[in-house]
Amino acid sequence: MSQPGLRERKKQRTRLALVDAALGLFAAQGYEATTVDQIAAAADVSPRTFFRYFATKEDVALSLPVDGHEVMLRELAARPAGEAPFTALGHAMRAVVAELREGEPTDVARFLRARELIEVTPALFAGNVRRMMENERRLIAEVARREGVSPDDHLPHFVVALFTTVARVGLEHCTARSADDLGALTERLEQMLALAERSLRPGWDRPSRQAPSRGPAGQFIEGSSGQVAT
Amino acid sequence: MSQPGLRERKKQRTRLALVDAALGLFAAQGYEATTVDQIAAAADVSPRTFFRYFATKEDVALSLPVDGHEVMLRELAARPAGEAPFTALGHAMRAVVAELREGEPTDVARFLRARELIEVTPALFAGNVRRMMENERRLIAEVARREGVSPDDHLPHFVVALFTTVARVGLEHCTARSADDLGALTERLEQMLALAERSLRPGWDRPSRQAPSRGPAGQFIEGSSGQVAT
DNA sequence: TGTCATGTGTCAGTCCCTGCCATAAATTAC
DNA sequence: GTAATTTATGGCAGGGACTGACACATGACA
Repeated sequence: MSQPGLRERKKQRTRLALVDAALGLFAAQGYEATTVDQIAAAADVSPRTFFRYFATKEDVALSLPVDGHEVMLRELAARPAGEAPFTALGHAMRAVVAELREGEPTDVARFLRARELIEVTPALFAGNVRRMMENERRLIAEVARREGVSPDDHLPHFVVALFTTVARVGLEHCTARSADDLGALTERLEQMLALAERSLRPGWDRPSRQAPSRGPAGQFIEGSSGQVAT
Repeated sequence: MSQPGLRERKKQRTRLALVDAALGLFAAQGYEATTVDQIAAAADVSPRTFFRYFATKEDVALSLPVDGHEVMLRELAARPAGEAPFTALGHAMRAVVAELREGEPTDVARFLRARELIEVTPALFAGNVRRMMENERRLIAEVARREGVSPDDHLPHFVVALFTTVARVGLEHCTARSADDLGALTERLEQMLALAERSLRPGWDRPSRQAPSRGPAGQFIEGSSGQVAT
């Protein structure tokens, strides 16, 4: 049951204590109004120790979403090889939400509190976007690998950037209405995903073997062959 | 010739001096390795004065792109009313580049130096994205106004977010290859814009008068009427 | 039990950024 | 042209984020 030693469990506990203390203080008095000294005091550790767990004050608030990014990447790698990139990204994201939902309800609550806070605090919002974009590079690499194209190719960049944008807008909208449960969150996400799917041409996210050199004519050719029976 | 008084001109000069000093030092020794004291000394002002011109160290590096955002919004508002949102955004961006190109060559050089720096420095990159997303809200409001829909509507959010994503990816790609002149920059931008246009269904960025309630069937109906002759 | 590795606390210090007050300069009024 | 008013600047003190160095304490392991 307890593979890790006492030492490791203790570390996990103080880490969680710091996150909870921080989230509580941030919610109570705002992000920039609370000092790391306060967080450390609330978690019963020295301020110096705080920085041994989190590099910056931002990190303690963003650690949960960042964990989500890791899961996202892992799930993407687990998608079947034949799946179209955008579809695979969508399913990977659904898997992330599903994994969270299957965890402890206290974890879900913590996650939603963090999301709410990030959405409300500009500094945290920016920090989150930054990490999302660092993750973007890894997602691009994975998509490029799946599609067998160069990581420098435009298409994976475009596909991944578009996907993260859709996800971001979905999350934003979600908090605007209600962030009390994961249900509303997933619903919004599905809505945005559907909107994207509706707006894009079939086969847009795969390299067209017969690249149309240019011109408005010839567009109807794309996606007409090979994609039907995946 | 000189409408503003001596006072105002002096302010503009020290502001520019600060930007140039900062850009020079950042390029020479890196962003986080240079202190605002150094920048202030290089511009012959006190550190305290620096913060009277720029709220943060970030701001001095991001001031030029932020000015661009202002121009972008202005140009968007000047686009003809009938134009489709995504098209209007594209033309507005072209106008921004054009305005820059018509200015002094020294301004262009400064701008490109700032862009290069932002691309290379994660902290600045994140800060820039943050401002872009603050600007997004204003762009959304303008697009919503143009289309006569609520600012809370999904579509303007989606359209603007997608556009800024395309622009961002275009700029990223640009610096990856060459950022020495505006030509390469605009070319990349056009490339990405074209890719987006190719990937999206005609009429995707306008509210469909006959909203399909739901269901996978019925998708083929969209865009089949009215949009051909824009 | 004793040795080793590792997490923690204390301290000093740097840098970013801010409020406050005095001074110097430019603008305006007379 | 001088006086009064506005406004930019500099200096100073201080708070908060973060870091390196050292000493101490606590789990891990033989």
